[in-house]
Amino acid sequence: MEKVLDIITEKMQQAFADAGYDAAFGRVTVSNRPDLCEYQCNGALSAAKQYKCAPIQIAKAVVEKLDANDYSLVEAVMPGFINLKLSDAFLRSYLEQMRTAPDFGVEKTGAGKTIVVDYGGANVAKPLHIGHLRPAIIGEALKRLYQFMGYNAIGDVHLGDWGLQMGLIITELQERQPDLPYFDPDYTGEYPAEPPFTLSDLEEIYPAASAKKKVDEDFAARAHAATFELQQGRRGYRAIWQHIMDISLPDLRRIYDSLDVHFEKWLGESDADPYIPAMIADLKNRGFAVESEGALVFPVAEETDKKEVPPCILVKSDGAAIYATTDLATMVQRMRDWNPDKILYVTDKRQALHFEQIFRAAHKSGIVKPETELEHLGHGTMNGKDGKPFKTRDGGVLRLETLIQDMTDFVRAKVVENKIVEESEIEDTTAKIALAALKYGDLSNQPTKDYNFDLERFAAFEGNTGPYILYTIVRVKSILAKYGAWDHLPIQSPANAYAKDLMLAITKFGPTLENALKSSAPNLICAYIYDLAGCVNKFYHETPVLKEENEEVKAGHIALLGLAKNILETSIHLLGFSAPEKM
RNA sequence: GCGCCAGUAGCUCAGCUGGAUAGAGCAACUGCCUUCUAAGCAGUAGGUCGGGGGUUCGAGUCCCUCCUGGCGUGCCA
Repeated sequence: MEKVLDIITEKMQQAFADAGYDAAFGRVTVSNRPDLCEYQCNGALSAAKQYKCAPIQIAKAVVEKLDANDYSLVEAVMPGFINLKLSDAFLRSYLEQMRTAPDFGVEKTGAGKTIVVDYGGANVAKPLHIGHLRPAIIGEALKRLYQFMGYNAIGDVHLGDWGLQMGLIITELQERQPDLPYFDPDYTGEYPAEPPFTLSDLEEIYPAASAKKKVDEDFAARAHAATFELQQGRRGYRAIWQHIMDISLPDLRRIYDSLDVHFEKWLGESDADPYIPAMIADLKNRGFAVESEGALVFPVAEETDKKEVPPCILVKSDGAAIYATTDLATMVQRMRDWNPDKILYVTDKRQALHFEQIFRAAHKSGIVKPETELEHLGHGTMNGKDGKPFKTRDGGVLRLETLIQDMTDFVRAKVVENKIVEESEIEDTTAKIALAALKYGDLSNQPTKDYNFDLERFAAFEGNTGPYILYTIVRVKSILAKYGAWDHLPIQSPANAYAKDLMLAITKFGPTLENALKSSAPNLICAYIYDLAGCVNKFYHETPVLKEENEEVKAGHIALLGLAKNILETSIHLLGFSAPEKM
């Protein structure tokens, strides 16, 4: 469906042209003075400069050319604003179209296009920690948004399973259990089916090895060597690697599932490995890759750079691959298998330079064709309540699972206290509210900015929070359930000012999604549903629905609430959470 | 050193390509439950938009400069 703003802008541009002015001045915007009007055009103010006359004269002349029947208000006011209010008939008809069209008439701008969203970044053998929360939440929301807008969106977790952390674990394991067959270079038999460690062993081994690396140079050197040998295909190390994967993946899936984050593809750095040798050879042959300081690098600096841009390192001086290598090779794989129109990376913003480098390398070398857009959405850090990096009481890194548990416990206490939810529903309701609190608390911030995590504030049941949105939906659901069948009821003209405000908000659904997609900004969806929920609550408060005696009027109220509820539920689904039946 | 980002109410943040009185939430204070869930609604109070210049009829928004904080700056990811 055409957007309301586009419809009235076209008419305004025609009016400017009819009045003898450049149509380009006829751009209409949503009013910043809702007390005066719903939409406004400031074009006469800019036009006054060009035509050297008073803006109010231009505004008046343009208003003359507008069809007054299209609006309930059309006026030119000093110093030259044109103020508009939509007519009831227009709104009724527009919302009725939204109600009956698939997906509320939102234009499928991504039809026929493919996008890869790379947003997991989980490392195997390491528990997910709070640093993994933002990419998971933001990436999932953007992926769902792309899907809603018609894209074939492929979410890829892109596991960290090929870097130094694997070498560290292998080396530490060897120190602890040197007699295992994996470490015997001459061993040719089958390796044990059962891994020589458990999940909790792994979770202890990695931090230990990581700490040892910093103080023990010899250990570090052996870890680097092990990483290299793993990548070269040493049998025993590959077998250990497989054990690590077998143990880690189910646990990672479990946590991501609990966040309602789902990946279409569970590929990792290791899956790019087969593409590395040919890619390196090709880049060498064509002169893109050169030797520098013992490493093989891809220079990507440009003359216009205001800062020093170091080259991509493809092969380290110790012979091993590094993240630039696997990221580029992953692009080879993605282009070959999916030929996407865009690849979107959702990672910490501190990796901005890395992505700048590999994007240049990918486009320069043709690994990624010029038409395929590469975007890095660098998200900010989630800090503690005090604005400092999030730490546990003993200074460690907080596990994601613990954070989820803390939020759940906090919410459960409130749910129990309210006594509205039946015993058997408490866990499900609690999980839904906790997820809404966590995700909305995160997504309502601009993704690129740091923010402070405050459990009490996010899970507060008042104000601009996830639970507030859910509560609004639940109250409407309750009315709809009491009314009976409602989804066949047509939208009617606004019954009062609250209804009209609600209807105006509903028309902004599609434009909001387009903006959110264009700017990679799920926070715009949050701001929108907060506004929409406010309109619903005001209408709810001021308009007795079920007590309305006129059945026709009542049906109109119900139809409007039903549409609002559907849009709210669709929106929160895009954000990655859902509403319970009661709360 | 260089580069990027941020500085708006006591706190946490909005503010779309410059436009009419700078907006929310929390905290504070005040009203509204015999009426569809008060996890709600309505209202009061609170800001020289980090400082200083400049462009413009008009600047939180654009340009310059300074101050403060965060981050990045070749072999971790």
